Amino acid sequence: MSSFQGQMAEYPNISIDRFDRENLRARAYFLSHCHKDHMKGLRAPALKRRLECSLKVYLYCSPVTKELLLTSPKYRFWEKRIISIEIETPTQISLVDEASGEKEEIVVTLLPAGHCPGSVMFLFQGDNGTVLYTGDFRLAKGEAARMEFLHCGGRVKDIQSVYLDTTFCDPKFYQIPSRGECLSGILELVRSWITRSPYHVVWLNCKAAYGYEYLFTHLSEEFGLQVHVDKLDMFRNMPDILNHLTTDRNTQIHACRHPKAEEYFQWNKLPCGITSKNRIPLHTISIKPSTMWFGERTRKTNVIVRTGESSYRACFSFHSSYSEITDFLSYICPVNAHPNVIPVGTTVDKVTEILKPLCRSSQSTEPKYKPLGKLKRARTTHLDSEEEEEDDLFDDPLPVPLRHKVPNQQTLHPKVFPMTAVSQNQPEKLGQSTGCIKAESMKTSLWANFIDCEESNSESEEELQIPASFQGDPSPLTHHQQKADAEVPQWDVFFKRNDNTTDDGLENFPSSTGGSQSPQLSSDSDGESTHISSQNSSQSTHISEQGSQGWDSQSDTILLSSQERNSGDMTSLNKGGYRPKIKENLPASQTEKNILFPKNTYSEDVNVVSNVGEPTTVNSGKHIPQERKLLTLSTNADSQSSSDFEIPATPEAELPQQEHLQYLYEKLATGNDIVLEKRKSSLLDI
DNA sequence: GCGATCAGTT
DNA sequence: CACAACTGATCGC
Repeated sequence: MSSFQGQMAEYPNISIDRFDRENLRARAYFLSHCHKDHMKGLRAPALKRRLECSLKVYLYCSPVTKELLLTSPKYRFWEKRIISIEIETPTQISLVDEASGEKEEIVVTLLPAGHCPGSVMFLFQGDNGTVLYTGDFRLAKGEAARMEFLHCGGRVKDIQSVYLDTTFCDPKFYQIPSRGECLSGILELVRSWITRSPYHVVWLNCKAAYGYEYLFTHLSEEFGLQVHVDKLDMFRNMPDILNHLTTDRNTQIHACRHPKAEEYFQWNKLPCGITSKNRIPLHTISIKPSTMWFGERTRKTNVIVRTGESSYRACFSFHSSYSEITDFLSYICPVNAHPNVIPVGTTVDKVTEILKPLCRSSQSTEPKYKPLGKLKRARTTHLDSEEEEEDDLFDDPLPVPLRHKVPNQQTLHPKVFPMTAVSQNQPEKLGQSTGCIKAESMKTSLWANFIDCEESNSESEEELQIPASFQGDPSPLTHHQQKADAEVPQWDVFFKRNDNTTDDGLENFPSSTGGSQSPQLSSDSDGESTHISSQNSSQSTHISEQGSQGWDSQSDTILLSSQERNSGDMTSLNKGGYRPKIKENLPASQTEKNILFPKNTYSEDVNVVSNVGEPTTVNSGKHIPQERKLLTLSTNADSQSSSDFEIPATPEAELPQQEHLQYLYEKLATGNDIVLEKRKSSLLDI
């Protein structure tokens, strides 16, 4: 639960995810995602009054978050005051003090956070340095390395501070099975049940919160059955989700809710009230998504646990595990890291102690071996930085580690272009900090071969998790699939499978051995298939022997372990979640994009948004021509693989053109700052 | 009556 | 053992 108070030290004029108290004075608001604990004060009378008085104050968020927020009548009053910003589109915002007229320029870039639909991280760049507010996030290991806008010239940007989701920032949450492992486990449990008869149904006991949608869509896709939910109007403009949901109770997969749902379930009644179909009673199991976690040395990671005759828990996490957090932070390597979450039972100091060693001042000049994990990064001397001027306390002369995870020909990203188009209304300083590539970093970007070695024994657990049947048979399918997926603005582009296995290895579940109506699933990573019936005490022992942690064990029958299930390592490159497709479900291919909107009017580099009410900057969409609306449906063409062991090509990367190289070399030679940004259509609103 | 806060539940 | 919401009690405007 976020305890972030809304303001960042570097940019106190903006407020993020908090809208009460001090935040009532903010010049601009940002919402990372639509969960209640990040919306405190967002519909309070005090803020409502502020909006009425301060007409230049806007709320910025992803298009999906805007859509979800405005679906609720309670937040409808925001309608004219929300500006949605496309993912990975640097956008300039003027922060104007309405009393004094004082103005501050800031550039924000939204990065996909993988937490729930529409969830993003905010990367701010301005006179006080580059800061990253992560909101809540779930990113697999290595994903930071694949985020283009965290980089510049082939290395990680110089980040002053990170405001970090520390929900599971404790070694006891060392590992949480990947999204793909969890999904596969659930898929197979569901399959083993609903294939028995049309009267076998599952109830997904999900909380009332966004974040389960990718589960629903994958289940729906897999079985050709829509998932029954109470409400779906919030997805009315997101066909990739909507198509997998229904309010028709006549389906075998339910995610409906009711205050007395648990009680209903005891009586074989679904939350929506039905108990039978065609007068034939239904057989129901419940699956409760819950976070399960495992220690550093835990090998077995069971993603499904039977908790009763017809009840299961399935591993599911909205947040990154400890190892994912530390991987992320050590990769970013900011000067400061501030925890956004202080879980109960711990303190700010304790969390800060964990974060500190991963920050810059703790890094030494020399490459060093880490006790765990692999060395993916090169380190070299940091030569200068525009952005490290402000705080004496943090004016750390120590070197900045370099991050070379992308192959070197991609370090000069062909998609980045000089930010000339905005230079006229862009303060020099800002342009520098935003654009990012500077002479010194160019030097390092040309640095040829980066270190990418792996410690021999660490993370071998991951290998061990690969089922024997999969080993030595890496399916080449995945890359093709990804390619294909990337062409179309499909829903699963945002939460997609990305490893090289398929579900095929999971299809042979033993079916019922009789007696219990519940599915009998195989356990045991050694391959000795064990049929588990409920309340098997030896299995409970088995759990403690494994040193597993992370679930309560009213009755702990292990059902599926990730070793077996290693099928899809699903990545949450949700690119800000799902992109809503407004009004029509029109595909926007790359070609269409170019035809419809060949060149951005504002800038091909940074979108300029203003809160001073200039009509051109952004906004409510009513002036935006249909073509542009189409573009908001634009594909996430850069979905990518997320294997923990390979760093795939940067999305949309091409070999640099000679002219670009020439430009860079010239700048390098003259010592001028080189400011690069990705060419991108500016579509700020829907 | 509404909202904020807290404790308890799921 | 967590999360994110919900419920109900209490207090204050």
